[in-house]
Amino acid sequence: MSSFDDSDAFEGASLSARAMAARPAPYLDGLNPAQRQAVETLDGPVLMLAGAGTGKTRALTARIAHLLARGQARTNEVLAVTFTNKAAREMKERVGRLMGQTVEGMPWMGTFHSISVKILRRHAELVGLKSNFTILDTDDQIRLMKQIIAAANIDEKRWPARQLAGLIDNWKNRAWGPEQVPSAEASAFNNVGTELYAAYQARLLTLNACDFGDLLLHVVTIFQNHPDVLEQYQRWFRYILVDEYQDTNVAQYLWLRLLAAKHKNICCVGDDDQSIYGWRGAEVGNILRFEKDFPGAQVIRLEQNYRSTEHILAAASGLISANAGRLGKTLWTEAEGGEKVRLIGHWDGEEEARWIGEEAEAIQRGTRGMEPHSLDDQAILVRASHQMRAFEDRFLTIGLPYRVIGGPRFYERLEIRDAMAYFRLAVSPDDDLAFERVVNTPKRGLGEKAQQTIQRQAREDGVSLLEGARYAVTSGQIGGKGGAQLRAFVENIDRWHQAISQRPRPAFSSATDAPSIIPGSDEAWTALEPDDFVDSDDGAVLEDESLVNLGGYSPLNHVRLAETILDEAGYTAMWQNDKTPEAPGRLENLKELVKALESFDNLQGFLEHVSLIMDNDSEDAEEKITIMTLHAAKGLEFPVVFLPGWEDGLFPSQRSMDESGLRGLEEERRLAYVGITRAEELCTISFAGNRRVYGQWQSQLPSRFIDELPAKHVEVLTPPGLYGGGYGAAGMTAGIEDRAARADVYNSPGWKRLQERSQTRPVSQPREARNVVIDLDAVSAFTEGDRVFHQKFGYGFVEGIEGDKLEVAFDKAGTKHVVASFIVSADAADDIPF
DNA sequence: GGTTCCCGCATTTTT
DNA sequence: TGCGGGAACC
Repeated sequence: MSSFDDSDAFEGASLSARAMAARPAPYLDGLNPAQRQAVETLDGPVLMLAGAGTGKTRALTARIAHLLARGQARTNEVLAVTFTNKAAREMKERVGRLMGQTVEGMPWMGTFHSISVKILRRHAELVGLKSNFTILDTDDQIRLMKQIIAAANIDEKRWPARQLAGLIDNWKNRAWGPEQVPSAEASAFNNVGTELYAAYQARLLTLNACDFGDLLLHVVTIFQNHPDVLEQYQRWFRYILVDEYQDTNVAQYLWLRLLAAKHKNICCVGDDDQSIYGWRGAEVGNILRFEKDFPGAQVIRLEQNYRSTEHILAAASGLISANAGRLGKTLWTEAEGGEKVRLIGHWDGEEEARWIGEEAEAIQRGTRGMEPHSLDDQAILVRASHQMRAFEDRFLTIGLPYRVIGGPRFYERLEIRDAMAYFRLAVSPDDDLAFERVVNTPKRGLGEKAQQTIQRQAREDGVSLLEGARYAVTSGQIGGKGGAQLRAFVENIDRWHQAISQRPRPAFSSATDAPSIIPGSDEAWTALEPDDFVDSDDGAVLEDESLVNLGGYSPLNHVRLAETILDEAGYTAMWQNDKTPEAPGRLENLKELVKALESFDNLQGFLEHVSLIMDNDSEDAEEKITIMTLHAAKGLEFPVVFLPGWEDGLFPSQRSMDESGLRGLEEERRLAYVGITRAEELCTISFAGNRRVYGQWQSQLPSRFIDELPAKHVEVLTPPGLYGGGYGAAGMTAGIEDRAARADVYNSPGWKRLQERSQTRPVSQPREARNVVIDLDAVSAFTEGDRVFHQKFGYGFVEGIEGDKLEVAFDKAGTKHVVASFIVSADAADDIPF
């Protein structure tokens, strides 16, 4: 077992074989003492308090490798939980790399939700569902809520469905069923919140569906009401690991505590200082209470930071120390010196964007006294997404390439959701929500009236909308053009469904395929082993059978079936005929969707794991600066980071403070902490004196967080003209209100603070541009044929050397020219903490 | 049944 | 200021 999957390429096969024998635990190499302790303390509850950039993923994956290598647990006895699919995938990859290729995929490594689905499918009956239940996304949820609200005769204007959805989500996060909502909250939503909640849950059961919150809540309910079932899982999961523990909500906490109660081998990794999801139910309290919840817990602190320079770290630490009720950590680094955190004020938001654009280009050219940094290495992190606009506008004007992370996710887009609804109908024709969504998309002449007829018919007969529609057509209730089109629609669904049903399906993927064991029955249940629990996606594989002969479609695999569905539905044509500018993009997205299907064995598996396609970070050839929110940046790092908009009300956000008071403010501060600690080498904080808010000019005060930055780690860059009588032209043309605003700003404590701070150097003069040194040392470390690693492009071989650049053929990203200093030799790659 | 117009509203986001 | 949703209008 080697920690390098490509070791032969640079180490020599015979050597590595010998080395393996001599070093039984290569995954321990290079760990610092704290990390090592975190890896080797296997039994009992452990809280790994891992500060930003301290290599926690490394410790976590090494811990799993250690568990497996020592034979403490088999791969299926380790439960490893993350929040995002991305994190789960990365963990799988890294454990695989540590253990070598021999390790089979770990069936219980995944998100809270995906693991819950797996458990829930087995015991669905225990909460009144069938095991082939569908999972609703937010959109379906809202549509359902609307129906519920309408049915209750409540004015939807005063009581919007969104709000109800949010409320119910919140309750679910706190693990409250309709009956458990405390009376203090009962007045919510026009005094009928809990009634609507109950109605919603009832409706979900009739639809054989559940929402995201239910996935966890149902599992908790099952565990609480069926000790036999719980006991089985407790036995299986000998070791439990949890990533980002500070983000867990009450439901997740209960879920974990129930599962860990037997073996008590639970290792939670997190950082209370990076808890930024309180607004969606995360309880910092979970991590603060850990030692009480799990008596005898060992707390291990990872405090050596491998990411940022001294100044950046000190500035962040100083800031976060203003928060009360922390577990407390002292981050330190061996990296000395570096640039101080830079602070700059601007006249308005546009100037701020202009300045950052120029600065990014300067840094790219290497005229800022540091080694040049590609735009790929630079990021602008904002509090709220509307702040991105100013940057996009500016960058489009000057032609600075940028990429925006976030925004509407791939699978949330209209066309993707429509297509998914078609697929859902093909897989389960009784999916009423999907039916509703696309019955008249593209237009089939089925308006409100026709749809009501279908609904009424379905209700009367107690059948699905599809069956209701079928009857409405045959009985002549819906005739004419619409009727004919509806008939065709129904027939299409029948045919698609048939095409799918005739194909072999993996075991466990639906009720009809479920094993003969009745989940919940003691006897049968105890007979099951963890291994019997096959993943529906990587379990039974169709292999050669993926091409099947079918009447009407032959041969046909699920990818082609998907294309056929969209074509036959007229959906593709709908966008082809659409002349709006976004139509081509939508067709592109559909193509991408179909392409994403290729990596699945069938449509069912795809629908189950649809969320996987959302991170379709296509490797861009062109280098771009990244713009994203602070929330989205958690877990990432960039050599150069810009943090604009540090103004009171914007950051910290007024709304946060209004709604959650001190708690809200502290969470904002943690967000600021997360922002600063994303930076490796250069961090620039900025604010503007004036900003357009909803079209209105507003004068802004510098953020209180700026005050909290320790002065000796901050360098104030003075904006041009600050001393020399205002902002010149800008001030002259800005109009009376703006001049008044400026006066305000000048008199504000913030500006005074700023002026006091800018004691030493008026940095408006760009610092002396040092010569761009071509780092020949970096180049000379490599020769052609070397196996190397790049943080972004992964592994590759050196193909040539040109100046300070290397031509590298990357395994995945293709051949690229990269600055040598961005490259490490592949054997050093594992020492990079992520 | 489809289009257009107007009003209200406006963080952060994963599953 | 700009977007989305609902209502009114064609």
